[in-house]
Amino acid sequence: MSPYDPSAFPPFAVTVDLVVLTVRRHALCALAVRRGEPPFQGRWALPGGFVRDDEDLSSAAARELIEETGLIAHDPADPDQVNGAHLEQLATYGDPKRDPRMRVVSVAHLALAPDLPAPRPGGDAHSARWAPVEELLNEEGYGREGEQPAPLAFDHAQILADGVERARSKIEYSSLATAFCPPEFTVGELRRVYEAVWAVSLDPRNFHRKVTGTPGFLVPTGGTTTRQGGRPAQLFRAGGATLLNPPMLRPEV
Amino acid sequence: MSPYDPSAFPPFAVTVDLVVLTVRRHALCALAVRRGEPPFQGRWALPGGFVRDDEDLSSAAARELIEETGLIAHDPADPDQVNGAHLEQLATYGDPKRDPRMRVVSVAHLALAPDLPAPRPGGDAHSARWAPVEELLNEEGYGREGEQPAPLAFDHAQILADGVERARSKIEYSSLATAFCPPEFTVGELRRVYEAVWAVSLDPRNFHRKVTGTPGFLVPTGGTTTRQGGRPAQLFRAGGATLLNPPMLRPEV
DNA sequence: GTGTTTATCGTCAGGAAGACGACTATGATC
DNA sequence: GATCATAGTCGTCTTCCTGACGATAAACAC
Repeated sequence: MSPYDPSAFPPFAVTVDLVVLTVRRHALCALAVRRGEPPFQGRWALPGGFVRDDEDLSSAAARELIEETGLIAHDPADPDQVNGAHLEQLATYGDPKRDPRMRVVSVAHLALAPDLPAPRPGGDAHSARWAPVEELLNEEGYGREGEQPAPLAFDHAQILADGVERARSKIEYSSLATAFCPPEFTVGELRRVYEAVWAVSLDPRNFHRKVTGTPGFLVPTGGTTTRQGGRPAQLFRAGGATLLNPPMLRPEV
Repeated sequence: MSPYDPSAFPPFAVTVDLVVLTVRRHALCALAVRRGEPPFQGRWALPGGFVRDDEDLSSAAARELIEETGLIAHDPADPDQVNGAHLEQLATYGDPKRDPRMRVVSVAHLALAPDLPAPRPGGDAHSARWAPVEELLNEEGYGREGEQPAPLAFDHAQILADGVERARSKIEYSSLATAFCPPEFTVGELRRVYEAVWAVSLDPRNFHRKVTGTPGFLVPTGGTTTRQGGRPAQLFRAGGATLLNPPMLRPEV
């Protein structure tokens, strides 16, 4: 087979899909949009869209993220950062039958954002919302009685599950959990991020010792806050360290 | 923009590229093929090819792996396993200018294999070889004098670097290092895999204690061998555990 | 003030890892 | 056959990290 002969390879459409995660009300939530047209009309799906002709994959993902969430600017200095949110490639999904109409390869991206204001629907979505991932994934025991929400369109449940698992494991050995926090945050707020993402509860004292003892993880800003109630807590900013060594340990069970 | 209108999205070619790693003579080596036609004619590149019309991405990668290395069969029971080799998706590369002729998105895959016989060139490659990754990547200080080999074609140096980094980090917390070993191997052979991939030297006594003490990592077969010389060593097979907890620790510096 | 909430410091026991000594069982060499 | 080199295996000791948990501190609500 002669490569690059235009007649020698099949044409593909390439899209980016986004797993946008945030922590709201002590739960890990993902951004979902309602599909306005077939297939899967009326069903929830991950936001996404076609990659443009002259556009890099990460640029397409950043553009979609901005369009869907209302994030305003993209800092060219840090390609993994879109206006405070972390953005990274997740994986690529290319089953020949994943879209019933044509061959579509989707390069999924994972975005981690602080608690954002209400989503701004864009593109072909009739509406958008933050939904707890356990609800979207129908994790065991969620929802009373037999009320099972419709599964996500296409293979988006799989993509979401992969994105959630990536986030859950990556906050173990990197400082990525700070991407869920506002620019300044307390140790307790960071702990609640870990608790929401892992769906566990952590000992506040050991957590405090661990994160403040890991060099480069947190830098104190000098300020304090009582926005969580109780005794005033020191405010921190994310430090320069990206890899935590030794890592945070996810409790068993 | 109306989605899925065939005139509304730009056409892409989709390829798979392979980072095939093995350990030969105490060095981490990658499979490289020489390009038979422009662009980059005569330069070394990663093996790869177009994804076919009805083919999944992982199937395309497995097919290319078989074609390039002469591995014979694909076990459908374990999609991450191609005839003893481990295969997983690595990342997707889609810079609009990464191929000078047209828009090509490449889904790179990472394969880890035991020391294989001489590679079997296939497809459009004039020849193929196992090359130490430090040589292909021109890592610091490799090669005497100023003799710098030509860099890999396209963005393959980046892809290879990403694949090597993935392998280096993944053997820390998974049992993947056994994918570099034959079906039965000794603790010393496994240690030499770690030493080659990380380019470090490890204490044989602590390594022995660690791997034999991690439940599910190794299962003794009962046999022994002296193929490495010295006192006979127990033979092991890879156990069922895939995640190591606690992980192997890569020494600092 | 009393109670509640959250933050922060300290102590202690158990486990894992690095450093390294000691012993064992082969093949190679004299 | 004795000696040596090579690799494998078992133990010990110290240090560090973690989990469990007691105790104190500083705010707010009543």
